[in-house]
Amino acid sequence: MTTTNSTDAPSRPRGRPAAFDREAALQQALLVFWSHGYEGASMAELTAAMNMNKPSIYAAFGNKEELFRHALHAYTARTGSFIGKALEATSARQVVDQLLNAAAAMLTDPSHPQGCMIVQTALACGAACTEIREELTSYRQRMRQALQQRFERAQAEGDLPADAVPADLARYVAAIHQGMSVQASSGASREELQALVHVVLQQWPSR
Amino acid sequence: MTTTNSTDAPSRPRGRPAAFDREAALQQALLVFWSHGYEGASMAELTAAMNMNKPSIYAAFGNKEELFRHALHAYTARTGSFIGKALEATSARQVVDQLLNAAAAMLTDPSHPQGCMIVQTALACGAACTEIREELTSYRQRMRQALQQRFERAQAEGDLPADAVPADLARYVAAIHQGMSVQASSGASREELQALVHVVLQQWPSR
DNA sequence: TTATTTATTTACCGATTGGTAATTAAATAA
DNA sequence: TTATTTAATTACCAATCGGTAAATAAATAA
Repeated sequence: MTTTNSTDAPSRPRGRPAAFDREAALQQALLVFWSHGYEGASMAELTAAMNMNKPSIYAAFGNKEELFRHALHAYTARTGSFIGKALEATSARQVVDQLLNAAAAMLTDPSHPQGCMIVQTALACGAACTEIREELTSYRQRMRQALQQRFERAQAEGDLPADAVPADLARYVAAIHQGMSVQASSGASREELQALVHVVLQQWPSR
Repeated sequence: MTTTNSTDAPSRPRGRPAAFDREAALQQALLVFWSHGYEGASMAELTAAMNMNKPSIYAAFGNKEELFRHALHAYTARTGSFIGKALEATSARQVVDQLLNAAAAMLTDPSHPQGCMIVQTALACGAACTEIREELTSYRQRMRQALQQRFERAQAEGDLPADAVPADLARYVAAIHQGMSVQASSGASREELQALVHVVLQQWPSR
C-alpha cells in the first residue's frame, strides 16, 4: 500500500506541470503518421504538429517507434471502433453491410486523412521499420480472423449456405475493405465506395 | 540523314564501354523499390543491388525519382503484362477470372517481392515523393478505367445484366485486386488468394 | 604514339535524419 | 526562503540522406 494524500481529491504532482494535452498531442501525431506513413513522417513535422519540442515528446511517449504505437492505439480505439460494432450485427449480411458502409464513410471523412492508417502507413518500408510493418500486418490478420469467426457462427446459425467457406468469405470481405482503403487514399468519394459496397451486397450469398 | 559507318554492322561507340547490363541493373533496382518502397529504398542499397556506384547510376538513369520511373516502366512491361492479356478475354466473367487468378499467381511468386509494386511502394509518403505517389495513383485509375470500358463493351454485347453498372463493377474488381495485393504482402499464399477469387467468381452476376 | 571520348572510382558535399546532454523555467514541500 | 522535482528550451550529436566534383581507367580515332 503506497502513501497517498489524506483526502480522495487528486493532489497535484510535485514538479512543473506539463503544458501539453496528452490526448490532443497524440491526435496530432496520429494525423501526421496517417497521412505521411511511418517513415515519411519526420520528427520535425511531428514536433510542429504536436506543438511540443523533441525532448518533451521523447519523455512523454518514448522514441518515434513507440510514439507511432501510441498513435496507432488511439486510432483503433477512436476511428476503428466501428469494426467491433459491425461484428455484433444480427446476420452475416448485416455484418458486411454495416462494416463496409461504415468503412466507406470513415475512409472518406474529410476531417482526417483519407484511407485506413493500418493499410497505408507501412505496407513497404526500409529495414528500420520492419517491426512496425509486421505489427500492422498482425492487426489486419486479427480483423480477418474476427470476421472468419463471425461467419463460422453465422453458418452454424443457418445464416450462410452450408457450402460457403467462412475463411474464404472473411478473406474476401477483408480484401474488399483493404481495396476500399487504397481507393479512398487515391481520392475515391464516399458515394463511389458505397456503390462498390452495393455490388458486394447484391452478390452476397443466399439473401 | 546522319553519318553512320559504311556497313550495317553496329560500330562500337567511342569511349570506354559500360561495364553494367542496363536491363539487369534496372531489374535489381526494381526489386529493391518493390520490397522497400520508394522512400524506404536508399541509394546505398540500390548501388549495392545494382552493383554500380552512384555516379554511374546517375549518369545512366538520372536521379532517384527517375530511376524509380524506369523501374516502374520495367515492372509494367514485364510483370504487369498479364493485365492487358486478361482484358482481351471473350467475356466479362472470363476477364475477371483470368485477371484475378493471374494476379494471385503473380502476387505470390516467390521469385520476387510479394504484392503489387503499384499498390505498395508509395501509398503514404513524405512530401518529397508526392509526384511518385500521384503517378502510382494514376496507374491504378487507368487500370480501373480499362476495366470499366471492358465491362461497358460486355454489357453492350449482352454479356452482363442490363441493370449492372460497369463503373461500379470495375471499382469492385479493382478493389479486390488491390486487397489481394495487400494480403499477398502480408504473407497470404497463392492458394488462399485463389480461394478468394473463387468467392468472387461464384457470385459474379448472371453466369 | 597522342588526342578524344566515355565509364568508373574515390572522395566529398550540404541537408536532414532520429535522438540527447545541459540548461532554464515552473511547480510543490519543508 | 530554500530545496526538490518535473517540464520546456536550447543547442548539439553522429549517422545517413540524395547528389556531385575531380581524378582515373579503358575504349576508339587519327
